Amino acid sequence: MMRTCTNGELRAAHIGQQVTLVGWVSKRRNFGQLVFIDLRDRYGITQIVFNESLTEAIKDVRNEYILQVSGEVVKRQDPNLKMATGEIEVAVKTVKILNSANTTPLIIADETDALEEVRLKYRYLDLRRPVVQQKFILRHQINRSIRKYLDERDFVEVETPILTRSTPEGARDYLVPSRIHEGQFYALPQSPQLFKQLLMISGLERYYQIARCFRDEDLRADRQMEFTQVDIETSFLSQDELLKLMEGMMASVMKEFKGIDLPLPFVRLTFAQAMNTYGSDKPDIRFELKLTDVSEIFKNSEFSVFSTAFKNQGVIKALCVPGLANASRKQTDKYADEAKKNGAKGLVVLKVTGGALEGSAAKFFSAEESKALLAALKASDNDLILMAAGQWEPTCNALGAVRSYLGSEQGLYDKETFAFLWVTEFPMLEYNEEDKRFYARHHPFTRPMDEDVQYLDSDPARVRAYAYDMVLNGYELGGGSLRIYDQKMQTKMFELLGFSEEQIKARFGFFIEAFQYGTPPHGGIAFGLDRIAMLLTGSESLRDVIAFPKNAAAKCPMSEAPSSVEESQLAELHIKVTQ
RNA sequence: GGUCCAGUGGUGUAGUGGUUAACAUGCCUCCCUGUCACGGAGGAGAUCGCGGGUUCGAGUCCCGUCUGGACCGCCA
Repeated sequence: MMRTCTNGELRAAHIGQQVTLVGWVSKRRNFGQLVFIDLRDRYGITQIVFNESLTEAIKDVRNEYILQVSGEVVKRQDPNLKMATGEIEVAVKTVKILNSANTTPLIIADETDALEEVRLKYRYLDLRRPVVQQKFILRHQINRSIRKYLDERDFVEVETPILTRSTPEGARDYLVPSRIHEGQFYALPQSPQLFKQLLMISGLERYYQIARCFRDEDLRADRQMEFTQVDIETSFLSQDELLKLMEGMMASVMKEFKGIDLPLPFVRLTFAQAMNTYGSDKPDIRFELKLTDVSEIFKNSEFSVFSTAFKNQGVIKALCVPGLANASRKQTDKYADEAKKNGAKGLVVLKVTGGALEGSAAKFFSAEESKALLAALKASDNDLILMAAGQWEPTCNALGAVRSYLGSEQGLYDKETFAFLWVTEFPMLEYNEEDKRFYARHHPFTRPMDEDVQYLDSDPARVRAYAYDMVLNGYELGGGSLRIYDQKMQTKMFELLGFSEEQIKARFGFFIEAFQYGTPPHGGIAFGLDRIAMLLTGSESLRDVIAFPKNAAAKCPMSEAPSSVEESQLAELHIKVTQ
């Protein structure tokens, strides 16, 4: 037996017991004839003490050496109440050095001074740090908790292929060349979308999978090329039943890991409400600060930015920030930047002083307009008013971005609050000016709302879908939809998206065919497990909850993947690298 | 593809045109029987990412390049 107990479990009650421990040397404190060592394993740290003759045996022992020690659990002369095992120590009788270690490039402790670059290059050492390990243990537990919830409700986990067929639309595919079929490629799944729908046709009724997905797009702090989804699909459930089932899942996760009883059902906002009120389709509702539509007030304004926007079927939106009139020029410039980055042409900044508006745009406002604006916003002295005008969606988004910037700048929310909600009734389609055609906002299998089917031909942009996102604190945790199960509707949808019959057949032939054999009404959702883990562990970046993540340049900092390969490997794959 | 920020001992930083590049931590040697961020004495360790330029003189200014990060585009 390598050990009789771990480094996290010994307490005063164990005093007098003979134990054997193994672990890494976390810290060594040397007093000549007396040496203390903090011995660390996954479970904690136990102080072990070496006296007199034994100190010689460990004179070469340094940090991160692995020791096996046997001895008696004894009461400490000076207990350390900061440690779980702080009441006791182990008086070592025999010691075996199981392995030595070089000096590590980073300090292996909760507080390390290394930057992320170094931490990721030596991730295996970073993962020795208890705080880092804790995140992965929690991630595993979340995983298990989700599995348990779904298992108890009759879901079946099915593994779908990693080597699949490339289907354009959506993100760029990762392609894998086929050795056997010259010039042909598999694609790594962006999601198991088609397979999970096929499993519904198979009659499985309730499927889930903790599925790895791949998208060949540029990375961000909250976006990896390779990520994990909790992928779910069900048959014979209404949208409301499905949402209840899924919010119940998150509620049980929150209860288990945060001890929080989430109010059920979640808040539900339609896409239009979310955009109009919060300027975002994934609003952070931990704080108020709502947008107000003031289009009517300024429709004939002398301020041409506003009146022109109105004339072009746009909107004029305002955000009133109480008490922020003293914001510096630098601050308000930052807000304007934020607005411009998110689709606004500019940001009108006004201050309320003595019941009147101050700011460069104010001189264009009539007395009635100013009065009506103050009334609409319920603005009072020392408030800051931010306004943007233009097409509805970019204008909402721009002010929404300013709103969320203000949220963190002004500390408008409590970091310990978890505000979940559903955003529903997303538009089915999105018009792309460049390509002069509609794209599916969610995906081409999303079912249009019954009451909007009538507009499919006359006004496709107006059609809403049974599509929904679960949102937490401004992050999209997951999204899904009820799917089309009628073959005619599916064909119509493809036509709307501008696919020719040949294209449909070539891309989705097997899928369309499957629809002809009795497709049940079905729908599902996919959650970003990495993102859930990130938010529940209070991490800043997805990289904190992915064991071996890629960096911003899509490289593995540790293994330095991707790499070039042997000519012979390429030849087998019928591939030639140019330049 | 674009914008912005950062590269200085192992690690994290300071250094804003002028001597031998500073500090903390880590590392090495010695001392120490109650530490737990132990303490004390001493020591080693940096071609300041790389290349070019400006200058009497560059870690510092300029240009290029590489690396890392944040964001935009992109991510149905």
